[in-house]
Amino acid sequence: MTARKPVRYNPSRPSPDDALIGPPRTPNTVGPTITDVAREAGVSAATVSRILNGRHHGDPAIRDRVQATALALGYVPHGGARSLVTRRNGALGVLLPNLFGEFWVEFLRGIDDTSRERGIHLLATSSHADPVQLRNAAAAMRGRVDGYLIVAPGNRADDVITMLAQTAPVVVVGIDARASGAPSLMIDNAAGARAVAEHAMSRGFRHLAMITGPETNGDAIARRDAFRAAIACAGDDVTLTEFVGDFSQDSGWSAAHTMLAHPRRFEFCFACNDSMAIGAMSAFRDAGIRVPESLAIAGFDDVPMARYLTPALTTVHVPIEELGRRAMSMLISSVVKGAPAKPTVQLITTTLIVRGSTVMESKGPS
Amino acid sequence: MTARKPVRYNPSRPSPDDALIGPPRTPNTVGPTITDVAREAGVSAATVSRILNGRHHGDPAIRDRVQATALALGYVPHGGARSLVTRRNGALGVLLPNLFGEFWVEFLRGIDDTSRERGIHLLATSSHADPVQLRNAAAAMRGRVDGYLIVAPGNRADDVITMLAQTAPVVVVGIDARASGAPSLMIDNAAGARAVAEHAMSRGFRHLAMITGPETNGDAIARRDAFRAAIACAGDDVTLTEFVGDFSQDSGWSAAHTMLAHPRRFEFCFACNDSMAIGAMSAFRDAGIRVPESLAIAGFDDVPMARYLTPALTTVHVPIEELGRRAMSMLISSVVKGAPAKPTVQLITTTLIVRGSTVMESKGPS
DNA sequence: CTGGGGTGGGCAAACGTTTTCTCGGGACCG
DNA sequence: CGGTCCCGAGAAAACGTTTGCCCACCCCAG
Repeated sequence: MTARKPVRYNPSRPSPDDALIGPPRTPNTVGPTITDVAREAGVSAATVSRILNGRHHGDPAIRDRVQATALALGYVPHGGARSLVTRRNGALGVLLPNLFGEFWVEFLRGIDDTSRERGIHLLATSSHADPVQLRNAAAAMRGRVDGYLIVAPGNRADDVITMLAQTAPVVVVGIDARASGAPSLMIDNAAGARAVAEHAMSRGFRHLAMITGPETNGDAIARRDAFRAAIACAGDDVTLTEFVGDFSQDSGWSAAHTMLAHPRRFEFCFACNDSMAIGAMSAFRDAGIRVPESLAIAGFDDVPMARYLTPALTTVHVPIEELGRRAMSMLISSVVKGAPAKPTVQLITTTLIVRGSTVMESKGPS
Repeated sequence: MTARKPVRYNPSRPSPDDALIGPPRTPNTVGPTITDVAREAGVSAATVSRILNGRHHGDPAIRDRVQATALALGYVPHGGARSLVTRRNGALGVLLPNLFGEFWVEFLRGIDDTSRERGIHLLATSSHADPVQLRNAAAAMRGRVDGYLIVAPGNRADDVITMLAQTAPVVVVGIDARASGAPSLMIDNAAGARAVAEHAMSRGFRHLAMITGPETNGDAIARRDAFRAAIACAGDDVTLTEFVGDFSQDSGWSAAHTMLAHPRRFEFCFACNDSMAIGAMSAFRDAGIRVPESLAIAGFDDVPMARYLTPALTTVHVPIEELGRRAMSMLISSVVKGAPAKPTVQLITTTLIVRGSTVMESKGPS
């Protein structure tokens, strides 16, 4: 008896031994085939195929009979066989980074809605922080998807994207992938970060802190750099001190504690995403620091939760769901056209939403 | 020219015209085939197949040569062709309800991690509130997945589940599907709700409010009923007033406003999930009501955010990620065994986590 | 009435893979 | 030295679907 090899993580192999589980060779568990329908309806399989795909132009009586038979038998075409001959899968691969926080639900909703409207399946997987994992995940999807939506890849993933983009349509969210030949959607992080900086200045804050995001995340870097640059233009009496985070609530909490131990008394804190802002606010609360009176704080993303915090969070609104929606639309039209889209960069505009965490206010959810 | 039929939503059809998009008949865009590898390595396709699947027991030199060739060519087996002959897809279907709130990120992480560990793909889709949508989504996945994970189906989805469970392994999360022949994982909502009730009593609260969840959600119903029952046992001097919500933050906010307009002065509010609790807390804050001094509030789920709220939210801890993990494990082992698992019900235990929204406290994230 | 054109539908090939069967060769034992 | 057995690898069938090609039939016109 030759037992199956245990599935192991081995990036050097072209990953052929993935994913096939279950008892070998269980005959026909899959349901009726097109041949069954054809026999039952007294026509050929070709006719059934043409009718069910709307390519039939003949006798309406036959059409109705075949459709009725298919319905009665509960026939559903076998996707694998179909994609084998048509060379199209009707599915798209979605490669996400680590799943943490409300941001991703919003984003997933956008892409799921769009793909569902178009009758397209989604093969999704997450946790592809490093290029090797990304390559493996993409390889595993090969032959099952018609295109890839790559979200927030690390900044060393260029060659993987290049390789992928040569074989299938690819849309990248979060970094500029023009060099890899793939169109990109990017949040206008710079504008958002600048808006936060200007807001802070206009309120007269002089000693600013920033909680940065993970080094591997393009959005995090862009926000940090733009904020730095904006502050640098401000004048010598304005200081900026940076604390490292990783986009998680916990890291925001820790960064806030480090911040409190710092000799300088900060007046304003910019967290590079909302999750960290939430963690930091919690730490400030525990330390007895009043927000915004003693320390104002702003985030980035405007997750739904932001307006419900106490105080409500000033943040940069990102149309997260629309971002997903547009990325998916772009990918779909690229697949439909059969050619990769022009490797352009679309910028998703952001808007500063001022709430109670930077100014005193009293009213409900805006 | 016979244009393709536009994709339309038509539940009465066996949904054959789904999901195939793109230019018809683009020849070999998919990459090298097993035949290419075989020719290049000077062996037969059968040998390549055996080697790459670890079923080869012959000459190691051949094995190395074939593996090297496959790697060099970047060969990845065509999933469709493979599943056609093996009758296994290496993919599982995940059917989710509407995607809102942090709960689902946690859950998705659990199932994604588990499936990725096993090298299994995930076909996911959401928004199958009503049985028809559920049936359609499941039908579209047929022939592409080896089993289904159905999460929080509406309470009228029994026959759909029954049908599905006859053709493939199914695991249901959120309702008792024993009658449909599928094993279920359920949160111990009753114990959690009782714990909240007891906590409220022990703090001496007499006038209680509850914000209920959607009628179509099994968890929501179970929490409501258990809370009702626990309060009913309490004695005549304890009152319970119910306000309707739908698990969204907005609905919690609205329910809280209705609550404030109620003549009775409530001392304790139980929101049937954390999202609504967050919305309600925000409304209370806006109304100038101090939590917990004037009104205590508790939620359910213990999403990561809960501990970071101001005040931190007393809630019933649900091991969400583990729930996803266990559901996926159960489904996988059912698929591996090739037989549906025993239609049992596994109860996921819950724990009350007392934080600042019901008692005065001062320390950081617990 | 007959021939031709148009059309409806069947036949068969092809997609890429796994797996059974079969064949050939080498080694070991008698 | 010869026969038998075992092992390794190739040939080929099969999976379920789509689609190009061709045949046959029907209808209409000459």
